[in-house]
Amino acid sequence: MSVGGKRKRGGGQVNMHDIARHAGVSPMTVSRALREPGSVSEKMRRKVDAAVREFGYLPNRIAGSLSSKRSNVVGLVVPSIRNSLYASMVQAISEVLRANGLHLMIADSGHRLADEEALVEALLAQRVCGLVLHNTRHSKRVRELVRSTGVPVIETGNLPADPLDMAVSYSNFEAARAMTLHLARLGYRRIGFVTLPLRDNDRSEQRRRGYFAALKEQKLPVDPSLVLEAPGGFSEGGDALGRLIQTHPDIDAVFFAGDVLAVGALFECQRRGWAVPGRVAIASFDDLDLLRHTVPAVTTLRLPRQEIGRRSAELLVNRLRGATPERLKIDVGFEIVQRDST
Amino acid sequence: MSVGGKRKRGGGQVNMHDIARHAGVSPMTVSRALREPGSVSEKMRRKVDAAVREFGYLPNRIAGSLSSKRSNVVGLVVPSIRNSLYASMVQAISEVLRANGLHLMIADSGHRLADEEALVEALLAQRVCGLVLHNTRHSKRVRELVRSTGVPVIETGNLPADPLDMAVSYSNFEAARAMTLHLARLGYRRIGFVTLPLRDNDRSEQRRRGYFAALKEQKLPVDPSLVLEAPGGFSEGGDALGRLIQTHPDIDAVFFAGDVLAVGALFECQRRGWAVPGRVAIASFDDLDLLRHTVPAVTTLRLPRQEIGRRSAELLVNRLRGATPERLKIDVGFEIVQRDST
DNA sequence: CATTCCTTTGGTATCGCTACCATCCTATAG
DNA sequence: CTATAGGATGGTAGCGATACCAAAGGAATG
Repeated sequence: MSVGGKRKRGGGQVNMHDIARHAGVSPMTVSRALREPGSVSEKMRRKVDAAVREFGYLPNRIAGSLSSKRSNVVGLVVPSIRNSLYASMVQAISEVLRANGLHLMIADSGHRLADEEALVEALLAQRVCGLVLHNTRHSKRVRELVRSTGVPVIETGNLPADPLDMAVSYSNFEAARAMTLHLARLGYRRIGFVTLPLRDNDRSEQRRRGYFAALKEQKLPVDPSLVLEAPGGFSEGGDALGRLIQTHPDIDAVFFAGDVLAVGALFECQRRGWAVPGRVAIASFDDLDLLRHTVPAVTTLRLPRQEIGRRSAELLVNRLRGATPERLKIDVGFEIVQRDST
Repeated sequence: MSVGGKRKRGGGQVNMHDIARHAGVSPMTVSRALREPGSVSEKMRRKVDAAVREFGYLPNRIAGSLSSKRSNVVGLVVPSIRNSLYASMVQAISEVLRANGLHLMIADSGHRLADEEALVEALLAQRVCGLVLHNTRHSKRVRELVRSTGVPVIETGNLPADPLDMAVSYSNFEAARAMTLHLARLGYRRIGFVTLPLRDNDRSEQRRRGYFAALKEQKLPVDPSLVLEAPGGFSEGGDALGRLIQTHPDIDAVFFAGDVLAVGALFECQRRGWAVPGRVAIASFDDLDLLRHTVPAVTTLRLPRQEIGRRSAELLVNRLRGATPERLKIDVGFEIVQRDST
């Protein structure tokens, strides 16, 4: 009974025109019925819905985006997808976006600035409607691109002095400083510090600066040989602790700039039979869930990763909804969680 | 000196036409120069490159995709972004895709089948060129959509009896069975089992079936009260172990279907002073890096998460390159890692 | 009953790019 | 020197939707 004799089936091939024809309405009505059902009469809506269901029609958002010059995809660049730190932030972002009909395109820069640039470029070529960068140090080209495209951007992971656009984070400097002061106040005098790799990573650098600043404030001797750089990993944490204790037998606390390092160190103590905090106290950065459950539980900094994700996404959504652009720098703060390891 | 008097600047506004005008060539030549530089003369390429650089031009891939009916985005649905298990798979996928000029759109189903459906629909509306689903049980609508759109799909997380298209995984049934047999061979006779939630989760179910199958093979008594269901978490693992030991003081090993549960149980033992494996042996599913470093290190199943990601992405890429569609089911296998906890 | 106004519907012109085919030019062969 | 092939370029017509404006329909008003 169909007109052309050739009846298209199977969502992949049908377009809005076909639906319009079969519903006996214009394509514009179909478009409206799908996007703002309220702007169309009940009768029309029913006809459209019926045709849509009959064909299993899926609107082509690519065409929609091109035509409306609005996309519904947000781009995210993290230093490492694998790192569980980012996972809870990503999850929070994803949730908020989804509740607002947006999608998430995710990319991994491997902690390399040059890769960040390539990825930002690729994401902008996909015409993402917003960008979240877990990094506050960018190449010149990235800054230019962001400026010239005018895409809303959230920087996170650190509080930049001069944000590209909006920033949501805690201060790595203040957090590391606070923990070091905390250790000093607990009476520790020889406090070691194990940093994550410093290359292309403003966050690591800020943490180290915070550590030094606190020592100075407390008039504790600043000894560079108490600072070790280690890639993040359980073994590396254990190794670092081992080396520190060997070279500085009088060390009484070690502050690890990464949670996995700290846990690795704790396990090393368990293996060697060193009492924590009796022989050496251990403090960590970042509140991995694990830290609450180890024996002893590890003193750490709680950073509201989830809140960072949520608020970042919310800011983005507001801006897309028309909020007037304004440079924002939101400090979500942090919290010292004193547990049994110090 | 410019012609129209109005000189466009700033990557966001310039299009291929503008570049063509300023380079003194046709838009087609620009398009070709950018996509297949080899198909264009050196002279043209140079003119185009110069104009592209002058304007900081970024091609609009949305328009490109619409026009060519090819997209360069792959969709991924995982049950929970936060769960670190998926992280290494996602990372591997992301790497392979990127090396092939593809991007990754990621979504979180929260372990809910209905949400998976909505997400698959949304991703297909974005016209992703491929789909990875970390789940092998799907709603009817999902199966229809996949069939009718003809998009290549990888299922993973389990080996489905009848894959939608391609599947890359290990067998949860065989893995759980193997570990249970392993425990039995080590001489354990009262083996408890702690499963993750079974609802909407074929993987959990298969694991439990594998456990029961092994017990039967070994002619060990099958006692349903030795099986507990627990949401994944450190505390939950500890609780489950506590309950099992209380109700079955003669229990000599517990097999946890989730790694976090197992670690939680191990910590609980440390707190209570129960020797592992002296009082009770602990075995885990899934080789979280952590398990190798705890004291004692935990016996577990190594599942090649990264390989799964890599091969999934590779299959997808091959298919997009024109490999003839064929139903595939790739079993990547697993490995029992015997450590000190059993 | 005619006029006005508001709501609902439809037509047309893009959005920025690529497919496809026509054209042109140069190189090689006859 | 002409014929022909083959590679490089350009023109045109979409891809599948939306924006914008025009037209039509219906209710409210004098």
